[in-house]
Amino acid sequence: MESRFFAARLPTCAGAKMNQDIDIYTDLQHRLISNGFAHGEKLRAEQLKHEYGCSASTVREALFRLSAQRLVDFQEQRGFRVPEKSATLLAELTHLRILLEGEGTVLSIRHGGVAWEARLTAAHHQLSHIESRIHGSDDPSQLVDIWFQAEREFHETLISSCRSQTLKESHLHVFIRFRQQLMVADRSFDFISANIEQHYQIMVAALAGDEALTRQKIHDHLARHLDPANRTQDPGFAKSSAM
Amino acid sequence: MESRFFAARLPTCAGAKMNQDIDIYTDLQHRLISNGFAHGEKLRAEQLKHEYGCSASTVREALFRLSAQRLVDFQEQRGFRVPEKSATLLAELTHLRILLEGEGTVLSIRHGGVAWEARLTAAHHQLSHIESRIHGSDDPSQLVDIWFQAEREFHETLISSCRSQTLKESHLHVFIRFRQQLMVADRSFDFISANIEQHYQIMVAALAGDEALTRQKIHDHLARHLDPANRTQDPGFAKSSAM
DNA sequence: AAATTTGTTTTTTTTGAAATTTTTGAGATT
DNA sequence: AATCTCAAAAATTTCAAAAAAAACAAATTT
Repeated sequence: MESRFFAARLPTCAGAKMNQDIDIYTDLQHRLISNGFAHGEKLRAEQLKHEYGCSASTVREALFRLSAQRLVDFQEQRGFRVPEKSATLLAELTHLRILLEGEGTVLSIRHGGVAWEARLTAAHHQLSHIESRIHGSDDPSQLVDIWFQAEREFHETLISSCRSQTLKESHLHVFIRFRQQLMVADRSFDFISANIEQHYQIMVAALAGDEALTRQKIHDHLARHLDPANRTQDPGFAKSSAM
Repeated sequence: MESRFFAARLPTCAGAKMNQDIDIYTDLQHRLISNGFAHGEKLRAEQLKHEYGCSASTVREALFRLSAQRLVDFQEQRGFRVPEKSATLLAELTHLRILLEGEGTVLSIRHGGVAWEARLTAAHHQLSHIESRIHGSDDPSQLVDIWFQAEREFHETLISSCRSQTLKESHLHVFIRFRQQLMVADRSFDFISANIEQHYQIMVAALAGDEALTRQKIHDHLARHLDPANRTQDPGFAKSSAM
């Protein structure tokens, strides 16, 4: 009965008894931002309950929480779905990331002190290490998850000393949806070479305490996702006045 | 059985059969931002089910959705609560409002055109009308709900032409939590005189297309909530570079 | 053939009650 | 008096099945 808990997904925990509520929620969230489901896929509680060895209501509850974060679409009387991919949505999320991450980083520059600089250096070092490995690898597919984690850690560290829990939460929320939009696209790592340089420049600007330059570098780093003409429409996105 | 649906709260609908799911969620949300519950109050599904004439699970589901919006605090194994009042949280939400509303308004200035200007004028006219009535009234308590609605409409109109659904959603999310924090405090309307002037100045700056001034006026309008030394701590909030 | 109605199947929602967990508080121990 | 233990009470979570709604297919009508 409990032998099928996460058996396929989290082999190290297989068979272990754990708090289902947290784990279903966390596991679904992870799958939703790392290619565990296809965009647009229907999420049926009746089906998922078998994978998690619990009742449909418990899954339903987790899906509701995820839908309030917009990681799952919910429609009254017609259930749950993974959101579709959308160039427009990605551009909007990118715009918000630039705004929130820029603001948070500037505040961290002002309030973070040496401890923050040390953490930023450390996070960059880790990320840099992984990005180099990806750069030199023929098949980086094994490294995707590790890279996601390190990238997230770097960007979270940037804003970590902003002294606003709410800003951090909003940023995380946007970051995760951004990641969900990219979960298919970003796996080939053509961009990795430019990325290494961009992360470095963000760090340098931040450590130098240059607020305007830091915002600029964050913008440059994310700019390629801003333009829905990344294959689609309407390039008419206004630059934030912060630039 | 259905005679107690919202009987006390929404008299115009009393007795009418309606979609419970939407209505429970909507009604709870409304109560949560308009003094329908005390800060810190426990929200028991078993109790609320009587008020809404449905089962506890249905209430629970609505509470879960509200908790994901942070309008309700949820803790594993110990249920739901209305969030406490917190000067720090209010300051953080204010900071985010300034950031998002400033950005959205500037984008609206760029993209909105005459139609937006017309809507903004209209929204301001309505708000202005209500604020004048409040200003001249001895007991403005009847007007609280109407004012909330008109104020929200004005601020939503400001950003309505920003061309980012996501920015609007994020702003609404912050706006509602901000309102929840103020649901007790704002009912005496000492500030109404200053408010009338501030709303006017925001509109004038926006219609003039002066982006920097508009941001400044939005900041000034909200500034009184920024300082946790609004009776409490840490005045060290950095001004957004956008100012 | 297109559109509408009818009946069947599947999916989603709601429910009430069982199982689990936390809280409470009376009595025992330090 | 303060702390600890443990059983009773209260609250929360989980569940399987009933009810409601939507989706689908077949038959009928326009």
